[in-house]
Amino acid sequence: MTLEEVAKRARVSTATVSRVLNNLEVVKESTRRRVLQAVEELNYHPNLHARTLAGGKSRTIGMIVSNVSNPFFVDVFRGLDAAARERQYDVLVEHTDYKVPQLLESVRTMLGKRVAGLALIVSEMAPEVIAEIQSSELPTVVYDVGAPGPKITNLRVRYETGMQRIVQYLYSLGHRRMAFVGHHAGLSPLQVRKKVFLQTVKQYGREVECKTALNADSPAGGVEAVRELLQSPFRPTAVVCVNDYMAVGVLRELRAQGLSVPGDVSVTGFDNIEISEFTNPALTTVNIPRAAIGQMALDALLREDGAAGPREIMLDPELVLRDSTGPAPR
Amino acid sequence: MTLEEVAKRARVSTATVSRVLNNLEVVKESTRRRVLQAVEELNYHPNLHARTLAGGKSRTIGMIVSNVSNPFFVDVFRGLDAAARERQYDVLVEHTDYKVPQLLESVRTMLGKRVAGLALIVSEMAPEVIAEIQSSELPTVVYDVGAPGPKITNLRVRYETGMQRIVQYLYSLGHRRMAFVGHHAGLSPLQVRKKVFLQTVKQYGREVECKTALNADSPAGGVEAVRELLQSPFRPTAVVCVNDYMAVGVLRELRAQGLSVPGDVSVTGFDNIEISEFTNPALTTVNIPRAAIGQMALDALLREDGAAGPREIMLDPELVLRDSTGPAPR
DNA sequence: TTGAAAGCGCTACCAC
DNA sequence: GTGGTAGCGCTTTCAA
Repeated sequence: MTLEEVAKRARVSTATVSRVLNNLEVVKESTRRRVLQAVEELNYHPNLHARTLAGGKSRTIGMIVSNVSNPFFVDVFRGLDAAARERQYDVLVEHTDYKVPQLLESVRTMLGKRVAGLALIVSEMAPEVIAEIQSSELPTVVYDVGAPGPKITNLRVRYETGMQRIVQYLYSLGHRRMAFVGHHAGLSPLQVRKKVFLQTVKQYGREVECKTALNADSPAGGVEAVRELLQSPFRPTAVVCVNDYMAVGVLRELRAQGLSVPGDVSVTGFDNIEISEFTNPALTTVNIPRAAIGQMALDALLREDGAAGPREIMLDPELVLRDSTGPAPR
Repeated sequence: MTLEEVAKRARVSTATVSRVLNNLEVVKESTRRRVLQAVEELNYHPNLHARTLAGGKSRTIGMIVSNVSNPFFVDVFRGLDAAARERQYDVLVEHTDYKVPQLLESVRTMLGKRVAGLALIVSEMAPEVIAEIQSSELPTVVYDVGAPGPKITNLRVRYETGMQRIVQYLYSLGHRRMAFVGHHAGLSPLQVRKKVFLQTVKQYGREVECKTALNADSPAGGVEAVRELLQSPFRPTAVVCVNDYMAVGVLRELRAQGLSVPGDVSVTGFDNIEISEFTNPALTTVNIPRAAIGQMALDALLREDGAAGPREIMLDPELVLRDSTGPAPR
């Protein structure tokens, strides 16, 4: 089914059919009607590839995330998607499972699809990837990992601030033995998170002891991390998790080990994903405005090139106090 | 950056570049090398739209889901995606938020993108949509809602069986007052679920009372449903939820209302999504093989047309006993 | 083993 | 208002 067949049936030229389909208001109402009828009768659907090719521009935004199973990424996607729809764009998602080769492949696919913009909401990064997007001249927004370039906007959350707030809060509750549960030792943004935790703790001097455990980015990973933690004689009174998704597993395993939260151990998350409010006990965490990030990413991608707005956007996360934290046991 | 520029730089024709890029093994090693070098140097990425247009076939599978925030759908997506990658296909996802107009639009987008196959994992459906996919001749697999057609495979879970198992189990624990928490009263597959519950309960005679409450497909919807339920004098000893995602909110709100689970009230879910294992208490549910569904969907889509395999695939769900159910209080 | 050229289905420019 | 037509970047015969 092609434009030409429609044109034939409506007894007009392909140019006219194209005009009708694109709402170029220079078509006589009667012919317009005839065209639309033909379209209807033939059950015609314009070939979007041909359209993109001929028009030279695509109306899709690419988005690459590390882990579709972590609700954090889904929320950002929804924000981006909603904003994109408003402007008649659609969003193409790929996921990498935190693997650089997959990331590189996804970026190439996006480039091949000639997306109008690319949002990289990932924790992994590599020089090749940066080189690829830089030389592509594609408007890009990078969350968290950071990358330099004229067409690249960096969107970041002041992770240190969030961590600072968490540790300070726990300290004020009397906690002096803390543990950090994270994931993916190999990825620098995630190592940074761990380091930030360690440094923050260090501010409080030698009196605070700590330990870290890393596992997969999932509730199951949280479970494993707790098991690892409790294998040593070290007994933390607070477990600080790199994100809420892992914290869900941490809560579960602490309970399974007979520890009560927050009675024996306090637990904190990060992100403020939907379920963090529904865990038992509800999770104390740090809010990251996920939908807003999606929204801002779109704005950055679609803004006129002339507009020399900020190429670096910083967000300050806020503490969300709930029931998984309490005074340190004595 | 185009094929032609690459061809020029490598001093060959575009045809040859194309051959190299598609691994058509008839190119001399030396020229092949020259071409690849040019590709590299120019940072060339083939235009996938042009490729699809010229080749006449696409290597992407479309998938439409109702609610990306419900992990059930994400799990099916992962299954499909993994299977697709193995065969060098990629997956394009759209979501509808349970709205028929959005579904129709998404289907049209997929048709416009000339996807090689379409997986509809949705709970909403309408005659127009069915007509659209039927007349498109596109290989399609439909989960749950069902649709007739020569190129359409129906994939369904025997919902009645699962519900039967749940109710019977609760009955055997002594429960005689049950409530059903569901969502989207307007969508027939979801009404069916509710009806199945009511009918199943009816099998146990007049001695079992019940009540239903519907709200959004989310934990928050579960919370609201419980509030609605408890506004009446009816006091269920068991709450049967249409899915795990809502059950998370149900667990939360029962607790908030001072009821203990399973002490005062037993709760069941459906789907066996990842977090159902990590709630407190862990959720008794019914397993739906989500990843396998994605896998089967792909197989159905890519199978040779000649292969007259089953056009209807039925899955029998199994009960997963955990800690959110217990004897009815007396 | 390679090149020339005819499309693939559409948009957009130029005429009429 | 409408039609003719030259591409968009690629694949794929057909010849050489």
